[in-house]
Amino acid sequence: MSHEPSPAQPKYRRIADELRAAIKSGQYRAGDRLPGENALAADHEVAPMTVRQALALLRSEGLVESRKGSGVYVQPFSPIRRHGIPRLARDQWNSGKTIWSADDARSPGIDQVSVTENATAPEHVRNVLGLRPDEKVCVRGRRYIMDARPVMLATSFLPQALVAGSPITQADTGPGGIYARLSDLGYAPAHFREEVRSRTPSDEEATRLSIPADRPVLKVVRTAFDADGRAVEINEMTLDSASYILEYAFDA
Amino acid sequence: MSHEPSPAQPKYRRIADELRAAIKSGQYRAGDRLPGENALAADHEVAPMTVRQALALLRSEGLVESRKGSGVYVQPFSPIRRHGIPRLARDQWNSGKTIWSADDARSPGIDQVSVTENATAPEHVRNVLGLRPDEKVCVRGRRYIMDARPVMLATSFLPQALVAGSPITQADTGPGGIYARLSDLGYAPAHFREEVRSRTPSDEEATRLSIPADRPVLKVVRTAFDADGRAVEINEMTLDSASYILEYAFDA
DNA sequence: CAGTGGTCTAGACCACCAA
DNA sequence: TGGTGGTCTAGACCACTGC
Repeated sequence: MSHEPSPAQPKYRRIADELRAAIKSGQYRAGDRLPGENALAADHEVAPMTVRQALALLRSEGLVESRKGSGVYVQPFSPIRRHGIPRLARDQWNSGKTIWSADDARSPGIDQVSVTENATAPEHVRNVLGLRPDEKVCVRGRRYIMDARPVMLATSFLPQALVAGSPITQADTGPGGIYARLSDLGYAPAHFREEVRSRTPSDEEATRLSIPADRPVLKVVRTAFDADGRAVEINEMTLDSASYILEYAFDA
Repeated sequence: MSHEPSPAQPKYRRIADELRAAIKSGQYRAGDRLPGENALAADHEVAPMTVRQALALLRSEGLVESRKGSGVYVQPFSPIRRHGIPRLARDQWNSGKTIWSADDARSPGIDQVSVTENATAPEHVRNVLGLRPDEKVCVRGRRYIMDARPVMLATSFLPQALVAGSPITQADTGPGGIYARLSDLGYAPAHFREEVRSRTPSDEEATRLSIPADRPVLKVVRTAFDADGRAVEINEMTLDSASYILEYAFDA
């Protein structure tokens, strides 16, 4: 407020900038509670709605989290590094010198496991798996938890004919997971494709990930192919964008 | 309004849902103008602010775009498919059966090219490139345009000592671009690492990409290593999330 | 010039949380 | 029970667009 350099800047942006700077400078730390909306409105001499616009901006950035009836709290940012290509993950080129610091040692917990056999596949899944409209799929859903916070949703689709009667239709697929069981069945994944995009979450995704509707998520769809080039699994993942960094490494 | 099935749903969400459904059903097509705020407020019998909340939601989803003084328009969604691993891009596993349809034939135009020699590198860039604090970098910035819309910003950092006097310091680097010139200099990129995250844009990014402040962007940082494992280039890219799908393919 | 979206005011009621 | 954030009202002025 010292010299009013930019009269074109809206008030809610100024307030957001000020709070953002205060958070980044360490004045508010992860878990701290920000001043209430009324306090901020009084301090900045604006209407409550204007403060709310500023807080909505910070919320969509993933910097803060609102708890109804309690307050607005600074969100921790310690992203998980997810390696798209595990084989190359820890080689000579990957010696800690990365752009964003991120933890990749911790392994997340799993939650909300569901298995549905003989389900009807969405059309785009059917197309990629190369199934006829009447061919069914086995759907496996689960949620990943890190530090008591949900960070990823995942749904796998597998051709029902491929996996019927195998441990893949059980809640616990055993050591090595789905890919190990596909190998047992003679459909060992040999090639992967991952498609990545970013968008705002659906209502269901926002609820299950406990994030606001305007916080972006990363959508990662992994397709596994066996040695014959047959698509054997599609895994649709929804990642909290504030919790993940994806890493891919490859040769020229 | 026929049977009021969900009294828990806020009005602005209902309005957003209704408009979203109308767009997806084809009632409004790409480029069409939605009814004005006043008209929507009158139709739904709510205050103008409530309609604005709904429109803000659709805007952050990338579904619509506001033009001040003109109206709210439906945004086209025809994403560009960006292959992280060009060598594997068109092989047997990649025969059109992908989750999201996306164009990858068109090549974007380039805009706002800038070259700065002997620049001071940000600390995180210096760390990855393995430079001392006094070692300078060459910074190359540019903007990519597709269908008359900016879709990506890119900034490359190269060690100044490596590229001084080479065509890399020119606006036009010649056929094959930066990587071909690095090869000429004896630092042919042999290995790449890409780190991907999603976040809301900075003010500058939002301005240069002509997107609202709450529309997410994909941040891709590519590091190129030569055969000796030396980091020779860092390319920080900012992608409009409504315009891009990233694809990575790799073997098990 | 009329209409549009962007910003802002000054209140209100509610559900929820913590004390 | 008092304070919090979530939602909502009914206006206002402004800058900008398109006619």
